Amino acid sequence: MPTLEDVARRAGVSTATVSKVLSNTPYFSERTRAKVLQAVKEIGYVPNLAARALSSGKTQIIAFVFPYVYDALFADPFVLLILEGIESECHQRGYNLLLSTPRIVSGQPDEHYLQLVQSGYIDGFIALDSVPSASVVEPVFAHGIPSVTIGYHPNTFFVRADDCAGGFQAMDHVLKLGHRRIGVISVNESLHFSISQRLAGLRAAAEAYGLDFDTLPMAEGDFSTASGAACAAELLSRHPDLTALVCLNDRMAIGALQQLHVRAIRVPDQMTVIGYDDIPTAAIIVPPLTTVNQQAFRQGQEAARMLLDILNGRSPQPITLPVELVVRGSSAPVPAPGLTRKGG
Amino acid sequence: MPTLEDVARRAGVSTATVSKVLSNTPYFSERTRAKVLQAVKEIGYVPNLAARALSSGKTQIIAFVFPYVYDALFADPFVLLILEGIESECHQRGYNLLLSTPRIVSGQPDEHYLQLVQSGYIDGFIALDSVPSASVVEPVFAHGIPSVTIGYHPNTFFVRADDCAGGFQAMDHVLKLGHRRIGVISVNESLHFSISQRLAGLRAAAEAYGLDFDTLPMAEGDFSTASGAACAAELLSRHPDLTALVCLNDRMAIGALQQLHVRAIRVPDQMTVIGYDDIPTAAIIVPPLTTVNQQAFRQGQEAARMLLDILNGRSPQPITLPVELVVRGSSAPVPAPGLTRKGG
DNA sequence: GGAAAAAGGTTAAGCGCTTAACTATAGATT
DNA sequence: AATCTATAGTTAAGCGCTTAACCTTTTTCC
Repeated sequence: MPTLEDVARRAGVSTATVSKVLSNTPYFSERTRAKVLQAVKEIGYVPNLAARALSSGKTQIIAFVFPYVYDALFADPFVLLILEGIESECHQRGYNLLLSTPRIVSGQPDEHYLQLVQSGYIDGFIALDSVPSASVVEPVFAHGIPSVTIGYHPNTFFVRADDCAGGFQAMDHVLKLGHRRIGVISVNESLHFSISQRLAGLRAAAEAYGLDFDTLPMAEGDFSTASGAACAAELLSRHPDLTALVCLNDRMAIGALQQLHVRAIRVPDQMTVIGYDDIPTAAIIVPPLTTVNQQAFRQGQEAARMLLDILNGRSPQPITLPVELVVRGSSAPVPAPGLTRKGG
Repeated sequence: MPTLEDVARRAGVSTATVSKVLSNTPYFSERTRAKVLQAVKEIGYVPNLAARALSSGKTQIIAFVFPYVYDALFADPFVLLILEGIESECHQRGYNLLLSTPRIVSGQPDEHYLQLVQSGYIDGFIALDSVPSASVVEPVFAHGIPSVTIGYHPNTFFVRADDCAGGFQAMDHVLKLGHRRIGVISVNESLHFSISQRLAGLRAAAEAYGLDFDTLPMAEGDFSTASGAACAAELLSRHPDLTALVCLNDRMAIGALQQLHVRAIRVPDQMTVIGYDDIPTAAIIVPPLTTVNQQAFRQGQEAARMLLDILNGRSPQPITLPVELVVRGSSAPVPAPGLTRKGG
């Protein structure tokens, strides 16, 4: 591999000149600049990034990290969309993207990750950090390394979706359709910070309609499709008169749909089902799922922008992105009183 | 950040000693080893990876790359599973994982990617490389950098799923169920190398049953759900007597299911539908999709193992992984002759 | 016309680590 | 006793790049 020195020799200048020309420093004649660039082209010189990193202290690598916990985050299309948003931004700005999925051991990210944080290899971190039991951004923050959090663990810079508004919109939609016997498929609040936000939104909407939220039947799943089906089964046997199920993520909503199909309860005629996330599958299943889109791609993109801004010395503002209810085929007005379940 | 020298000073030894102790070189007394490790712990030393990389020529970073083409690979759960497989192996062996998605400009991966390849930043590449129009592994291979290809672009080391066997199994299953009026939803062979393999498998199975493959109705989509629906519509209007649709990926199969739902054609009673890939959605839709599982996680895992073996001086063998037909609810024996579509 | 400022470039000192080459001592071998 | 070898460490030369400090020539300005 040719080095800076080879280029310098060929162009008949010093290595400093080559280095500065390549990084576009002013005060060089057109002639010199051309000579250098010519030499670079001729010998096919490409800078050695490790050397550049050691010397300049900047690696041009940022990391996207999320803890390896619960029902594999990897299985979550939501994460993929965020990743895509980050990638698109990095690609545009010439940054490289490293992926790390620290395992959590005794409440701490694993050793290898902690080393990575301090290794100087990473200019900045974007962390998907909403699992209350452990923070992956905390060690980064503690070492003063630039970081942006997507989620609710404390950080100066963050990107969040407005989960409270999302919860509100979902519940409001259901109430507007006339439903009052509403089951909620939630997740234990200890699993994800956003859950309490979404629940707060549901509650606010219910109260706006004079409905006591605490009287609504609720079951707790774990985000997975299977748990959604189980929760639906549980709610339906305890409360056969429900006309709507509000689920705090799409995969559980899809599980609920399965369970309803098994029980031959038609959606949306006999039961309205609402999801949350708007994963790609939501649009292509039958019936297509009414859900809350939280702009995952945009979350990733904004987080990357924010981080790169920080790296370039700016001081961006944290962002809370709006969400949007996407009404599809799984929600409908409450069935007419005459329409009983069996007869439907 | 503390450096090797700080550790050396504190432990009262030379930097060489510290370096060698940390990399577990023999010929050091227990006493020295302990002193060094003690000092490391006391001052919280973590090696600077850029320096290590520059000096040793090894960065401990491998890259997973795939071209940014057609119906966003990012949207493909298959890719995600591969990524997960790679990550799990990297994590175990202490490697870091970089993600790169080169854009293809005039038949070549973009400049930034080509620089990355030659930058010395990446110890080895795993490429998802099956798009005939451009190879992302070719420049890597050309520069003599260790690489493993998942797919069909030429490489000394590769991991492949047995697409031909997969095609065979899918078609064989349909034929065994008694179907003979079979529509094929394919993709233009110029979009992906695996397509011709799968088609060859279909053909072989058809011929084993004495069926002329070329007489079967076929439509070409582009892997997307929407295109699957369009292809199904086209095939059904041209050939209303079809009893089975074999689709060369799951998303198109799901599109076909949608279209059948719209036309009130019941699956599997009136129509058998087969997919390919076994993406997570395949298992949770109604009806659950019969499809070919190609072990995406394992492909990623084996590719990573292979690459790390190469980096450690071994010479692994290329692998073609077996595939497995997963029979679910979307396939059934050909309807009895009396059972017409309308009456079904 | 002379001083200051700008333009165009070079020298050389690192960045923090690895490793080849070397020194020195203790025990084993002949 | 002399030689060899294994053990236990040190010295110092890079790896390829950036950049502060410095030098020289040209331009600008009063």
